[in-house]
Amino acid sequence: MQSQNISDIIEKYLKSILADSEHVEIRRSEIAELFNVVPSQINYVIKTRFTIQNGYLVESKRGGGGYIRIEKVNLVDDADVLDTLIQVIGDSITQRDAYAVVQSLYEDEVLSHREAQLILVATDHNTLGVTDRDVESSLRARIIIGILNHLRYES
Amino acid sequence: MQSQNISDIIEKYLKSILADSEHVEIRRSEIAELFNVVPSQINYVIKTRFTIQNGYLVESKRGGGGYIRIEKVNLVDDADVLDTLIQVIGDSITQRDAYAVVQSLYEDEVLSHREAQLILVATDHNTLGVTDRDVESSLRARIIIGILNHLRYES
DNA sequence: ATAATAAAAGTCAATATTAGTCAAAGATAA
DNA sequence: TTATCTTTGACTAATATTGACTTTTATTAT
Repeated sequence: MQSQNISDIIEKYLKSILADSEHVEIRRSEIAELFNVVPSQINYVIKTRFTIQNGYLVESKRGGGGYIRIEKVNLVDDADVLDTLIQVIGDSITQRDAYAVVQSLYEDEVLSHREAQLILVATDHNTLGVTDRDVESSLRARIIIGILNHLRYES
Repeated sequence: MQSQNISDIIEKYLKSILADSEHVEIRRSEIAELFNVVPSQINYVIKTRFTIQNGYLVESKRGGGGYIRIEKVNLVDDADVLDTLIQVIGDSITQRDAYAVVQSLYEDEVLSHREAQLILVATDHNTLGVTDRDVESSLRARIIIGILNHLRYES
């Protein structure tokens, strides 16, 4: 029932590999062929689901023997994770990216499950209930950055 | 005999599925077609009959492979306390009163110390950064109510 | 070495496929 | 009668899919 679209299925496939190994290295055309999609759809999947907000680093090379390599990074290992995240967020963040950020913090055990849920509820589109998209996004950024700053201060 | 408008019938249909499984996942257009109504009527049914107050969580996704998913959740023991708080807050709350609410939830062990702090940061005057006091207070009310509603059930 | 060719991946915009919003019109109940 | 609830549909927004074109890198031929 769940995951009716191919992008979700490709995402799961890549993440299932990442569950075992530190990184996954693919040939774009092979994966595209495996799932019967055009090659550029692989870029779409990566761009929407393997961002730094999601805790992934991506590197690639073109030409003969080219590849795309996806690596799961642990934000906590980095001393100034929170600073990095704050920079990435800037003064505006979509609900989707906010979800990715909070999810990453949960995976890195910076936040408990409940804390993560509370933050997502607090920054949810329906919760905020403002009509203007830009206002909503900047408000969401302020709340998340406020919390991140608090977390830094705390530790 | 109760009137059986289409919205009621669709409601019963969805709830009959939820009687067996934990959740139901639909394609909006399919259900609309099944009952011969316009798609947006499904939104109406959900909005009026599957609210969080009634113990339902709804999530959805647009685009290819999109869906609407309804989940029945278990209410916690203090749900009625939370309901009362939600009523009292209404559509506006000052930072001072918000502090009192959060403080009492902490004392009642509904919230951990860290969770309480997160909520206070999220609803802080400086965090929200809106100039208009009324806007600030109603925003704070929305955030806290959103969180209280989340606390009503166990995920 | 250099130039031409091949073999990758990247970009971007058009199109397709969903769901969401909102307000007007219609129906029903108090 | 009047207020509330239901139904409808036009418009909006989000997400996914596709393909033409570009860029980068490696390999081969001269």
